[in-house]
Amino acid sequence: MSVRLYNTLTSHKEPFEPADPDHARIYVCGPTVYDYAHLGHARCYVVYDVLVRHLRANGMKVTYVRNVTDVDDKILKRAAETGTEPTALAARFADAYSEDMHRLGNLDPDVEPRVSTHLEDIFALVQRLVDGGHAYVSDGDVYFSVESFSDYGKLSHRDLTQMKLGASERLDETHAARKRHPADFALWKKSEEGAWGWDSPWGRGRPGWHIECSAMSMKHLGDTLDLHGGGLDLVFPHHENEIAQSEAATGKLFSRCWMHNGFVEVDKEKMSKSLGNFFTARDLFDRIEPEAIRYFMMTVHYRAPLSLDWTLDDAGNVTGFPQFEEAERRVAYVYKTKQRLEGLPPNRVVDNDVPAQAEIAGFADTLRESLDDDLNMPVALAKLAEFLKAVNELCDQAMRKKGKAARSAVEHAQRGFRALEAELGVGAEPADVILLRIRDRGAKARGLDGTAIEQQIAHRTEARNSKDFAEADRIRDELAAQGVELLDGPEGTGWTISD
RNA sequence: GGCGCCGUAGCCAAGUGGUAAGGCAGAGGUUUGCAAAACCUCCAUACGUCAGUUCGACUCUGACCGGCGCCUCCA
Repeated sequence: MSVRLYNTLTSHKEPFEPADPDHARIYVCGPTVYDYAHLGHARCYVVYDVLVRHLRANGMKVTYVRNVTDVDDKILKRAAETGTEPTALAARFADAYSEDMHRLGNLDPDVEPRVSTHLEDIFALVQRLVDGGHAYVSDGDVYFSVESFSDYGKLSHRDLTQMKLGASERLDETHAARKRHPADFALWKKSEEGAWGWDSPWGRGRPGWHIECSAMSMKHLGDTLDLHGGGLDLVFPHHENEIAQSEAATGKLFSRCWMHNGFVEVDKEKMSKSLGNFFTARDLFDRIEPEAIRYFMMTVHYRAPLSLDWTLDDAGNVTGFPQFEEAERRVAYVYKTKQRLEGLPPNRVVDNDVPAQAEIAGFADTLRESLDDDLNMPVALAKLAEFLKAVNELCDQAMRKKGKAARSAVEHAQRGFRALEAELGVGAEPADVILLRIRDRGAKARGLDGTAIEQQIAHRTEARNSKDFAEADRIRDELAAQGVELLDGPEGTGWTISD
């Protein structure tokens, strides 16, 4: 296997080569849990989930660590605003986050470390930096000295002297006064007596924003990671600072490869909690099959921006998300195709020497090749479209009068679906379950009653049996007017919701 | 001021120094009692603009236009 990934550190696409060729040690920055995961988080964690799946599907052992930041000033702030206890607030959102990840089809990381259980590791790392002259204590805070680390800026490709400090208009003056250099960042922040905090060698306080990821990643994966990932917004300062503090402490390279995913955008602006222009993943789960959200995240290259559209009614209420609805139809197509393949009658499948179509026989390989090339998921989905079309053609042929399908082609197709699940995490659920769920969610959204629809269908079946096609069509039209599409098949009439 | 990204058909979106994947929408067809689903066919002389390099550029270089991100809240 030769996976090539764009490495932010070198600004080039290059072979992904773990120190141990058979074992990748990967750390991904997880969320700070003070609110529900929004679509930006969803995208990020789907991307790294596909990375991990792809590596594993091709024989590499992966230790995947994704943290949960459950100690942070934003949690403190949100807790104060809502009159909650910070630890309880963080625990609640951590649970919600975990649930959302599962619904998106993301695998659990091998380790999901939390700040609250790694304070000792943080103390040790901060102490090491203080001892090494890379950090200093100032009025109860501890700061990392950026001037003590000559490589500062190597990830984000910026020069301390060229940066416009305060360009984001977010400088905190009380802390600025305690710093030797304006770019120095807090490793430890003093907390007032009685406030949320921990007793440390430097007094009561809580960790700064960046130190937890260095402490937790090195604890679980060693001093040098093979890959560190996260959103593009973490390049500076978060990951830059992680490099500084980690490499200053160990003297070793912190991560061999840095991978960053692009933003989800709304009206050409980044979706973010601070702008308030976000949709949470769970807002969407009520309207759209979660796997469709996963699918949609793969329609654009992971480093490119992904812009989100929705439709509004006259009152300004969100009426739909066309992109997700399209993705849901594609997901349904995946499952319908899989269902047809699984449902081929055994007597239609024969041993012969008819070669399987290239789109079927080669799908697993072509899927792997697409992802090998910097995780090119849009190309993977294009190949999937060709695969599914060919599988449907195979099924069409098999179901024609006296039609047959070659056993080898059927087996290749089955292998293709297994590869799809292993590499992209798509098509893993039982087809009938997910298809019914999509249908019933759609019916519910239109206020339709499934039992009433089934009764109408029964009436229509009677009419059809007595060749009363006028009545049958009247019922079809009546239901169609409500958005119910009838599907006459050899085993009776099913229904679905049309758009 | 610094660093970086983007501009491909009605829409979404890959991609390559040698002549544009895939999806949606649209048109026609096979099939169907009628439909739907599925499948087939068609659908960018064209890749923001203008120069340059080249036998040849959408792909490289430069300028310009338009849009966006980061420069201590962020996935």
